[in-house]
Amino acid sequence: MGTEGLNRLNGRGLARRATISDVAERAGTTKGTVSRALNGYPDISSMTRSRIEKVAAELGYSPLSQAQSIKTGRVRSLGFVLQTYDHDSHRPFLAGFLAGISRSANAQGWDLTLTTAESRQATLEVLSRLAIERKADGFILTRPERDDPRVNLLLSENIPFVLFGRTEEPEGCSWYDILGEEAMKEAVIRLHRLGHRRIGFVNGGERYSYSAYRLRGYLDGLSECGLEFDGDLVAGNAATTEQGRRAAFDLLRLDLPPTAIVCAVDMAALGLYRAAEETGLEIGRDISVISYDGVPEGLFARPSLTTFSVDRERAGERLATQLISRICGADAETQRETESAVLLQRDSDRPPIRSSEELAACLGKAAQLQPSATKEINR
Amino acid sequence: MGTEGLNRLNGRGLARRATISDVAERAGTTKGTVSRALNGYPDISSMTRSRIEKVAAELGYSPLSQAQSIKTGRVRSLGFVLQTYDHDSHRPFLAGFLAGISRSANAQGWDLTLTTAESRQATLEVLSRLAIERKADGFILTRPERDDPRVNLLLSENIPFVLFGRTEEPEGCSWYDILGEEAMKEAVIRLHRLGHRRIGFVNGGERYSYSAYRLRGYLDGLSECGLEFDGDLVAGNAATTEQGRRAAFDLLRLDLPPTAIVCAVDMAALGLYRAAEETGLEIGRDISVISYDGVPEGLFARPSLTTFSVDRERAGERLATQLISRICGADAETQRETESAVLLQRDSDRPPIRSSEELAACLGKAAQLQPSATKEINR
DNA sequence: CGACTTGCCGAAACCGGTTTCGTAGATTAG
DNA sequence: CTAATCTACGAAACCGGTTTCGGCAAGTCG
Repeated sequence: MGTEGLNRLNGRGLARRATISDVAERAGTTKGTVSRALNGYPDISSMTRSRIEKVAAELGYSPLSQAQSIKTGRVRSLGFVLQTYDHDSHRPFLAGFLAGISRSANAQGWDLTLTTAESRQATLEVLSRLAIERKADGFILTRPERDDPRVNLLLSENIPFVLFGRTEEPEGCSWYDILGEEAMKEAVIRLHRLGHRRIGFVNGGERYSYSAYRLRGYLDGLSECGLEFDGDLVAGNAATTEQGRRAAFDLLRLDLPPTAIVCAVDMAALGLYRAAEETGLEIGRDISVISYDGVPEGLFARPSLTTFSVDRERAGERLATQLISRICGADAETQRETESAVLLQRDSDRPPIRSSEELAACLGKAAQLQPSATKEINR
Repeated sequence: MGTEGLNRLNGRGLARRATISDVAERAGTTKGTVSRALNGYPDISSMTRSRIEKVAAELGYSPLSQAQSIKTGRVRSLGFVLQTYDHDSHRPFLAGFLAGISRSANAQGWDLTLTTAESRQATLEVLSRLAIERKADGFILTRPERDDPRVNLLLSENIPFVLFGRTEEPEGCSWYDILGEEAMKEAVIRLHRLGHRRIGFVNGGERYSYSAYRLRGYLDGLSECGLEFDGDLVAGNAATTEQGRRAAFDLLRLDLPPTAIVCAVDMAALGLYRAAEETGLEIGRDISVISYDGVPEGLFARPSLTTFSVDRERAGERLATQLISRICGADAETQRETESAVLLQRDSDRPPIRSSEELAACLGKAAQLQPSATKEINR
C-alpha cells in the first residue's frame, strides 16, 4: 500500500517512524534483504545494497534498537550505577563525567542508562539485573577497589566493562586512568622546591586501589628529593572533609609537624582547611597544601586550593568509547589508557615561613589539638 | 521440553532469563494467557491468575521491556537531556538530582536514559529523536524558560513531560518546584530584621522563568518591610560567578550602595565574593549576602554563604514519580507540587556595621570600582 | 554439454512479548 | 429443556526486527 512512510502521523501525534518493511516495500525487496544489506552481510550485491541504503536515507529509517535487541541481545546502551552510599567525593565528579560518557556514546549512536544502588550488595544485584534485563550491554565502573566484587562478578558473567581507575589484577580488565602517582610525586617535588622539608601525606580511602598508587607517588617524590620517609607523616583513609580534618589533626599533633601536606583527595584537603581554622593556622603561610581532584569547592576556598585536576568529561568520553569497543568484541588488553593530571596552580602552596619546630611551638600555644567531637560541618 | 528455566546458563555465561514461554509451559497454559494474567486483564479466572503468578515468581520471571515495547510502544524509561551548553550553575545540581530521579524510577521498575545536547537546537532534535526511537516514554525538563521551545515541542507532539520549575502558561504542564519567591522574600525580611535598610537584589538568568518569581519575592519582601523600591538596587541576569561579580560591581558603584544583597543564585553570590575581595570589602561585615541554591561551594567559601537550599535529590524523586504517573495517563493538572527551600544559616549575613553612606565613603577610597577586564577566574 | 559452484535474494522461522478473535463449556433466561 | 449469554481460555496474528535455509540463475569446470 503506497503510503508515504515519511512523516505520517500516528494517533499520538508523533511523526511515525519508517519501519524496515517500509524500506523493503519502497526498494521493491523483502525485510530480510534490507536487514542484511544494512548490516553489512556479504551476500548482497553492491547494486542492491546501495539502492536500499538510498531508500533508507530518504525515509530517514533507523532500526528500532529494542526490536533488534530481542533477537541480537544487544541494546546499544551503556550502563552506569550511581552508588549513593559512596562518600561525597563522588558527587562533584559526576556531572561532567556523565556528560562525557553520554556525549561520546550518543555520537556513536549509543545511549546511557543510569541506575542507583544504595549498598554494596545492591550494586551487584543491579549490575546483574541490568545485564539480564538487557538494559545495558556493558558497564562503566568508577573507583575500583582492591579485589573489587563488581569486577569479579562481571568477569565471571562475562559481561563487558571498563574501569575509571586501574586494578592490580589486570586480567580481562580495561581502563582509563589518571596517573595519580605522578601527580603526588610532582606535588612533593614542588613543595620541596619551595623549601619544605617535612612534607606530610594524607591518603584517600584505603579500600580503593587508587590509594596505593598515590602513596607510591608520594614515596617516589620523597626519595627523588632525598627526603627521608617518616611513617608519622602519613595519615590515611581520608576521603571526606571530616576524615581529612581528623587526619590533619593527627599530623599537626606531632612533635615535628609537617610544614606542608600532600593530599590524595580534594575533599580531605578541605577538611585540612577546617583544622587550620580551628587551630589558628593560615593555609599557604603556616602550612602549605597541594591536593588532587580539582573539585569546584577548592576554587572558592580561601586561599584557593592548589590541586591536580582531572578532566572528568574527557575521562567519560574515553571510557564510553572503550566500552563500546569492548562490547563490539575488542580484547580487554587493547583498551587501556592513562593520562596525566593538570596542575592548577593556586594559593595554598607557598614557601614555609617557619620550620617544623617553630610551627610546633606555635601550635603548642594554640588551643587543644583534638578535633572537637564530630562537629556538624555546615559552615 | 522440561528444562528448568531457572538459572540455566546461556553461551554468554549469563544466567538465562525465564521467558514468558517458560512460564506458560510450567503453568500448563499459553503465552497469551500468561500475558493477560500478568497484565491484569479481566477475563482470567482468579485461580488461573494466581497459579500463573506463583509460577512466575518461582521462575523469577519479569518481562523483557524491549520485547514489550515493540508492541506497546512503551519502554518504561524516563528521558533526561543534559544541556551541556548551559551555564555552570547547572552542574553542581546535577548529581543529586539524577540520583533522585534514578532511585525513584528504579523503585517503580523504570529506568533513566541520559543524553546530551550541545545547543538549544540540538536539544529539540534529541527530544524528538529519543521519543521516535522509543528510548524514553517521557522527559524531565529543568529550568523552564519563558515560552520554552522544549515545552512547545513536547506539547505539540503530545509527549509526556514534567518540569523542574513552573511556567506562566500552565496548560498541559506538570511540575515540581521550590518556591523561590518565598525564599527571596524571607531573605529580605531577615536582612531587614538584622538592621539593613538598603537591600540590593541580583537576579538570575533572565531568560528563565524562575527569575520572574524570585524578583517578585524580593519586591514582596521590600513592601512587607515597608522599604521603598529603588530600581538602582536591582541587577539582573547573573547566573555565573563572573556575571555575579559584574553585577556586584554595578551595585557597589552606586552613590548609595546596598549594605546587603539578596542573590537569586549561589554562583552569582560567589561572584560577589570575588568583587568584595577586589574592593577590599569583607562579606558578612561590610556587606551581607543571602542567596539561593545551596551549592556545595558556598560551604567552603569564607565566610560561609547563607543560602536557601533546595533538596535536589527529593526534587528528582518527586519529578520521576510525577512523570511516571503522567506517562501512565494522569492529567497534567493533577501532577503539580511546590515546596519551600530550607535556609542554611551560615556566616554571610550579619547586622550592618556601616550605613550606606559610610560604605560609599569606604568604597570611594578603595580601588577603582570597575571589574578588571574579564579576569580568568581560577583562584 | 552436463554437473558443480557460486552469488544473490526470497521465504519463512524466530525472538519475546501483546492483542485480537473465536469458541467450548458453564450459566442464565425463557 | 432449549436458547441465549457469559466466562475463560487457546489459537493465531502481530510488532519490527534478525537469521537460517533453500533455490534460481549465472558462471566454472571437466
